[in-house]
Amino acid sequence: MALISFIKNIIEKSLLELNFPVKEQTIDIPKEEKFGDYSSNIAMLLTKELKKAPRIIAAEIIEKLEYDKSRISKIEIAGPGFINFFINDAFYTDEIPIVLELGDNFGKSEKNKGKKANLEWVSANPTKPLHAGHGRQICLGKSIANLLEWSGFELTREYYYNDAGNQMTLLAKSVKARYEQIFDENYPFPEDGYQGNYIKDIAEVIRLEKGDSFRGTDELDYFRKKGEEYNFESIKSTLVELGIKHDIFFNESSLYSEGTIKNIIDEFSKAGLTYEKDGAIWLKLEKEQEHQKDKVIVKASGEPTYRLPDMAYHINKIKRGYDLIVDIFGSDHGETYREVLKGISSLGYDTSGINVIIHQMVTFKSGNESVKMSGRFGTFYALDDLISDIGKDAVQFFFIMRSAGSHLDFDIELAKDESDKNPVYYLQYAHARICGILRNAGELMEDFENKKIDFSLLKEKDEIDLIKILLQFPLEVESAAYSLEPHKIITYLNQVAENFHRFYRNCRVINIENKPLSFARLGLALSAKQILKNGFHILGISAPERMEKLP
RNA sequence: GCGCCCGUAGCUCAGCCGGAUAGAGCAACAGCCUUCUAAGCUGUGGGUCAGUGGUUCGAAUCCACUCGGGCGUACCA
Repeated sequence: MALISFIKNIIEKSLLELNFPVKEQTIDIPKEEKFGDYSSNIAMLLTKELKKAPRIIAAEIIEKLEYDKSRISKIEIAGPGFINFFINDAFYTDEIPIVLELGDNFGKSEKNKGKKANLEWVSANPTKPLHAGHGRQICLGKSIANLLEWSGFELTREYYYNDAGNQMTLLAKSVKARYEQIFDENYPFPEDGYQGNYIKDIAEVIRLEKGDSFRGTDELDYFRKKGEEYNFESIKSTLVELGIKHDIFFNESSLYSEGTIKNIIDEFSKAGLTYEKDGAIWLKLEKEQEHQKDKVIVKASGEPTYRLPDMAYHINKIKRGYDLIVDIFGSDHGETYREVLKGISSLGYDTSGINVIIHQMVTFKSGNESVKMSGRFGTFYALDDLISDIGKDAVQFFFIMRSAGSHLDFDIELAKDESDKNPVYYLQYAHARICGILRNAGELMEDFENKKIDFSLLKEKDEIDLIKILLQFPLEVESAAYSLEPHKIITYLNQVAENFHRFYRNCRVINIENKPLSFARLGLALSAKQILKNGFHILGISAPERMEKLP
């Protein structure tokens, strides 16, 4: 952590002394331990300018290095000219009390303290319950929200929804048709109507309330209202089930009622960016290439296209003064966000604070069978069903375990499998195992609380390896938050679990014969528990105290 | 046609703002339970990083082209 900047510093001092140019170097943690704890590539970067072999440059730099020998035990030149630093174990063991003291806050950063961020996601219109495919965006957003908070942002969780327009009218007509069909099964159903069985449920509710009083009437508003309520309640209860609570539900219709949409049309036309063609208003978009087309913002019917309120909404968010605005969309919306950003930047708004995450689609399979997601035939795989099939933790974990940019193959059978095959359990089991140790520590634990613990007793390779991994946690959080990629935390926690399991296997924690060592190891186990717990919290999965042994 | 994303072990995927012998989980094979949960640990096998060319001291990573897959390319949202 602080060591990286320390190493950078002493190298730069040495460069100045040698009259070498000071270049931006990378200090990283080598994959192989024989290359030390930290590594600099500075010598290779200077070869061209200095016209000398990198290993010779490295030797000259090392010659002039001034450093604290109690922290750095060895410096070596390796390979093509890497300068490798080896850190004393004592430096690492000294950090354990800090982990324990910070506890649930270890890993939180103040880097973005005082900055405001807005995350908008889910944003499904209340025309149908959430389906399994929505899960990816929902779970990604949940973890990203946590990452943003851990990196210091003051976060607003926002949901943008639209309860007006064609879709809602179609919903109303669909419900109305199902209602009529209760009395007359030959009543026609709208051609593109919503096919799902939930429509029949809504119709049945209305029949219970109102009997046949709407039969044969032109009433639609009531059907619309009931349909919206039902769907929105369904969506919200699924989100609650997954532990997600939005701070703001931003209603698209407010953009109309407050005149924002009208204003933005005026702004566009004042800026000379619009023209009329075929009765519609078109927006001139900046084109990098010849074939790109202008887009309609107001239809010949006088209604705006979806682009316009989207632009108005983003301008609204910019005006609210966020330092960072994050949107999460599926890849099927990949094109529209580009248009939206182009449109509002052509009005002079600064879009640099807007960060759009586009995630690829999900394919569900059960073993080798693919699972149909299509809503066209009335049966779709609801997110609620997925949750009850495999459990919350598995849902959350599976949806975020891969980077957003790659296709996700969601194997329901694997997610459901309560065995060592299931990657969720590998992590959770490490936590449960530590809890087991603590339960067994008994009276040792009481002494532990009052003792000053000598962590320098931790000398085994498995102990030191574990500490090194644990101490990387804050950096991992920072990096995952910066790139908005929660799967990085999973990759990291896998290393933690792996190192813990090895430590567990080779270093017995509870040993009445050697209390000082037991205390030190208990402290280490507690640190590991804390980091797993903090990591799980970011991911949005639970930290089980015990997991039943398989038969 | 054009745009965006993807192509890495038998499978699912990390790694991608260039770095040392390309990694993990699952699957396969061989070991490890008288001591804190074996949902664990140790070891073995498995690769033309889709292909071709380029840039570089150095390319899975950057650039160009080709091939293959997904998603877009609405006066639907």
